[in-house]
Amino acid sequence: MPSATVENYVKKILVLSLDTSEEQVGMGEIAKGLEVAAGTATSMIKTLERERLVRYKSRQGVTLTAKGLKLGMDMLRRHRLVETFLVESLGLDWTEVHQEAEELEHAISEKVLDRLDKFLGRPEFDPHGDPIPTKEGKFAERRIRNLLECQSKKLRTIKLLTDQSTDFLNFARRKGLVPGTSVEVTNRDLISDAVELRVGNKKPFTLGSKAAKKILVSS
Amino acid sequence: MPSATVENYVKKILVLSLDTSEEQVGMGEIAKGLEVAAGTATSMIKTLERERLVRYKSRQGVTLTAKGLKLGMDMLRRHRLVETFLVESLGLDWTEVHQEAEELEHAISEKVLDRLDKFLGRPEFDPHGDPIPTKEGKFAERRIRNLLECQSKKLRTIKLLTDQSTDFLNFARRKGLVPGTSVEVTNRDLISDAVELRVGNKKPFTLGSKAAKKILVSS
DNA sequence: GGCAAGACTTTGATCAATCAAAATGAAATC
DNA sequence: GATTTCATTTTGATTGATCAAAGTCTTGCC
Repeated sequence: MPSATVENYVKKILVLSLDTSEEQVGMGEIAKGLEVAAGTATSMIKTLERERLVRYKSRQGVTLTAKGLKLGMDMLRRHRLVETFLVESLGLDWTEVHQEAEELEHAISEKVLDRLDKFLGRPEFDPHGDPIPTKEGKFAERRIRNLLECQSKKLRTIKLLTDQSTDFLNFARRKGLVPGTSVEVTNRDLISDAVELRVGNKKPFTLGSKAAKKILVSS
Repeated sequence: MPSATVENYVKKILVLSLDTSEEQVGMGEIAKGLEVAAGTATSMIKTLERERLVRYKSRQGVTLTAKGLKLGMDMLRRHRLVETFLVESLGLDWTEVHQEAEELEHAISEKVLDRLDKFLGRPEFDPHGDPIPTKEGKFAERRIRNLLECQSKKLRTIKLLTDQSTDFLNFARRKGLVPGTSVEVTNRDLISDAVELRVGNKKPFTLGSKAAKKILVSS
């Protein structure tokens, strides 16, 4: 079985490649991401390579193998299910559960994870709105996406706001952006990073990309 | 913070001293209990001594300090609360949760543990009938005890059967020993290790000590 | 092309936890 | 009291994960 350290390296490589949309991940990013010395990362990556979890070209970068991807998705699943449990069942704040899940994800067995999944009603998204991989290591078909990702002009229903700060919630309420409401993206300008949308039949208004990303809608 | 290994040594010393009712625990028991080589235990105990968790007299034995006792009770609390959650909420069988809890108990933070405790309704006993220490490190006043421990002749109510095997449950049902029923211990013979009891106003019958121990009653 | 800067790798050391095997001590047996 | 036996301790080595610092590429700039 992989050690917690190995699991963390693989998970970090996966999220880095997901974030940057690059398969290959640089050694520096890994070291910085895991807060270890550069040399530590280099030597650890060599162990991962011996385990056939990654491919590694010296001074170029690291990519996950199929085996590594499987493990990485499994870790993501563990992490996000645990976060969901902590928020949904135990009532912790979604901003504080990351660190907790970081520890628990290594300690939870496949069996308990399955039961937890069932207990939570097989959720597809975690409290941050990120998709929870299935047991087979695939992301759920994105039925929910953030407003920035919506291109086609159709009506959508607001599902979740991923920023629960008082300021943001007040802003959203003022604009009528509360879960259950229908919205339509009337225009999208990727250069100015803005999204124009209409709530109900009120006058359309424009949202910055940062705010648009925090609003999850079902298509 | 103590490592998982340190936590395991301290917990093992506590349960051994609880089991044997001896404060002092031998090095051999510790090594065997944790399945490590004898020398490993000796050297680890020295580290525990440096941390002021135990007192240690060479070739005599090990006792917990106040600090060690506190940590040990905390581990027991973690372990038993996690077991309770796995059985009560996730529906695992009480025979299979020990190993799971063994891992999780090291990964769970104080905060999450408190929430879990609350979520479970602050239980005082785990699914095996063992008392769950309070946050202050004390066992709950034993309001529930097994039939073997009952000396005074008063009516008691069956609370829990700690053996869930089909055979035992069938036997118990046949005898009317189901939770909620009133029973009275009419005689107790520690030499033959047997307990005579009466259920309702039926004819008294005798139970072996092993079976008596599996039946928990409130006094 | 030459060279400086920054990214990456190598080297040598440390720390925690472990083992096997050798040394030591204490208790039980003769 | 001497001896054997068994528990315990000591010793020396190993493994995984880490660091600091020294060494080596690569890139881009003049």
